[in-house]
Amino acid sequence: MNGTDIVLDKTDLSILRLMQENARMTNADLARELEMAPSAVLERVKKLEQKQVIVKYTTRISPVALGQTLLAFIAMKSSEGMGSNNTAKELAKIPEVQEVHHIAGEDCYMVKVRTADSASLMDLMRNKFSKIQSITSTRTTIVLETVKEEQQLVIPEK
Amino acid sequence: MNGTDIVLDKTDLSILRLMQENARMTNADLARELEMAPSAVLERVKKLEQKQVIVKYTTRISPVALGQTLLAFIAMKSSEGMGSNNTAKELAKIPEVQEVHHIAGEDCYMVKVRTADSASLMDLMRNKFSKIQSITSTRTTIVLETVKEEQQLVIPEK
DNA sequence: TCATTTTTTTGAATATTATTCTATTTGAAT
DNA sequence: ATTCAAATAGAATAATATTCAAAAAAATGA
Repeated sequence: MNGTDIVLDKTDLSILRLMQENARMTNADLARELEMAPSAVLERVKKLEQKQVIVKYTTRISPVALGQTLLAFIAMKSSEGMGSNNTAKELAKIPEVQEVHHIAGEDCYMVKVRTADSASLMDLMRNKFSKIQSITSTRTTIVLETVKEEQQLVIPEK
Repeated sequence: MNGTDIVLDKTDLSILRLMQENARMTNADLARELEMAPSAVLERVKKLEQKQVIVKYTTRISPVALGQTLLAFIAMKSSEGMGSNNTAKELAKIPEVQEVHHIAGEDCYMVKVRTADSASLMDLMRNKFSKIQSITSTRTTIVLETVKEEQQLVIPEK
């Protein structure tokens, strides 16, 4: 057992469940829901933030409303050694790149990219990806329709 | 031009940019940042919610803190006709399934799944995916390390 | 251009919430 | 049982959210 592991009790999990569903829920509402004093709830939320259990409060915006209709997965191979992940770090710097995963199997990385349209994706590949020398090949899969897209975790009861 | 398209001005985009970064930013802080009256900002936020530009306020929770250390992408083929997406809908019902995309190319769906460990993934495949008759094949790619994972959109200045 | 209508913003008032702090309680370890 | 640390409650105050009427700004159409 190392010092970094985190103990979450039933109350913490309830807080996380509620906050995951609605990050703008007021502390007062949280307290009512949990039948606790607002001060006690606030204390717990702050600790969850400090412990980095809560990573971020974010607003999900409709990509369509912003005209970002192209989503693609790109499987990449890289020439870098197994230890390093500089390629990944470079990819991560690109704002249109939403995800970078090092994957098992033939390819090295799975990259998720969102742009306005196919032209913008082409731009991105020509002007950004091509600058990363270690990338040796890419295989792009275009998303035709997204049926579900979230990162809600399954939070246990206890 | 149809009635569903949405016009967002510079102020709306600023609101979205700030809220995307921190969903729990107070309306008062927003107002200060934008140099507007709080009531005017509130009005805009409510409209963005109504127009579904703002989809949801969510809290990103560390998967590791909850012991959810396995992430996988599963490329699936389905026997259903091109028109239907029942397979996708069934997949979307499973809470561990975070994403379901209909993709171009040889495979039919790209599915992103998060579970506690490989045993839980096995469980999921045996007890849930196997129930969906239309799935004819799956190709699972395990994520070894996630370097970046977010769905922050690139919001234009204007 | 001007008048009209609609939308947006402001400012003020009130309701609600956030936050702080101290006292109390709880729970765990001895 | 006693001690200690952590968590909670409760009360007080600071800050924020929310509502609404009036004013301003923007859009519309003659």
